[in-house]
Amino acid sequence: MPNPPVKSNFVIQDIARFRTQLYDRLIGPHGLTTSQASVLSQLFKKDEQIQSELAATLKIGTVTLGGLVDRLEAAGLVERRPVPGDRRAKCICLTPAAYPLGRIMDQRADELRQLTFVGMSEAEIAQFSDMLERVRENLLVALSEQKKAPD
Amino acid sequence: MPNPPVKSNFVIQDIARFRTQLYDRLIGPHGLTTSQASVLSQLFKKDEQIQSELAATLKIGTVTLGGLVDRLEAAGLVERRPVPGDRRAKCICLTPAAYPLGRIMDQRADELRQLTFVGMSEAEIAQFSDMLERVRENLLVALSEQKKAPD
DNA sequence: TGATTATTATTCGCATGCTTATTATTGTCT
DNA sequence: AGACAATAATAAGCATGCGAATAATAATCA
Repeated sequence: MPNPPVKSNFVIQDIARFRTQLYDRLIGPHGLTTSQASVLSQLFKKDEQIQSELAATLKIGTVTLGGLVDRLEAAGLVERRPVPGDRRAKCICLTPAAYPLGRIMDQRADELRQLTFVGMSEAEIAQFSDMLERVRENLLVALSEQKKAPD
Repeated sequence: MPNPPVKSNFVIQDIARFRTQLYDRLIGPHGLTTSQASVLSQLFKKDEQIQSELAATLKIGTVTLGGLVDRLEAAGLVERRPVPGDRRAKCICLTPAAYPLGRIMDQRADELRQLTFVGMSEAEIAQFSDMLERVRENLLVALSEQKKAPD
């Protein structure tokens, strides 16, 4: 049996969906969704980013990010400011109302982490996380190469 | 440093998105999407399932599956048949037009697997897959417990 | 300078996923 | 039998994601 019969090619998709459902329920009471939290989380790392730059960092399309910013803006958590040198661009900035959410998101993320890794040692988790990072890089490479030569 | 600072809580979501994009491009020319392929894949394992049963197996909502079946039916790959004993239920069956797609989906899935695991040994991949299964189970448990007691 | 190209954001249309509500049927309990 | 609860599928509404097409602005090149 050279290749263990692939049990399911969709395990990762399942996991992502389950984690989104769980995290949505954890932060929903605070008026956020998982995707919105990922945007805020990135802004906490580096505030005041050009919208297209932020989309590139998060690896999502500019259209998708536009919608997320719309909702975050409507919720008063984020602001679209003009950029001095470039009238096309918009700078996305956190508002003071967003500040308290940083800690909450981190706490909830930690709870989700607990649920995710039940029964696994810290060593296993570290190894798993490492492989996740490598897989992520592999896929980014594959996507960028596919863009160059659509085959 | 008790907990290695969580680099990103969204790696898995990223990976799932990237894999969906890649697989969509691999099977798109054959008129399928990743989610539609997951339905067909399950039907190849066990044909003729009640719609709600199929949704439960795939761990998606009955509404979502309904939409997927709509499109697969419109593409002529699947049929909704009445169930003898129960006039509410519908049985989902593959049509002959779907048969050739089984091999294609498997081949493309294998290509995606190659891209995903570049630079990793078979032993590492096996270990990684094993941990993915465990994580999936953990999250299923968490979801079912949350339903019982919404906290 | 003036025309062409590139970048930034948005609008439109589609596919997936969720929850909640409806309808039709089935099952259960008195 | 008749009332009530459970189940199967669908409808409606929302959030994310994508790609293609537009409009405004910026950058480049002849």
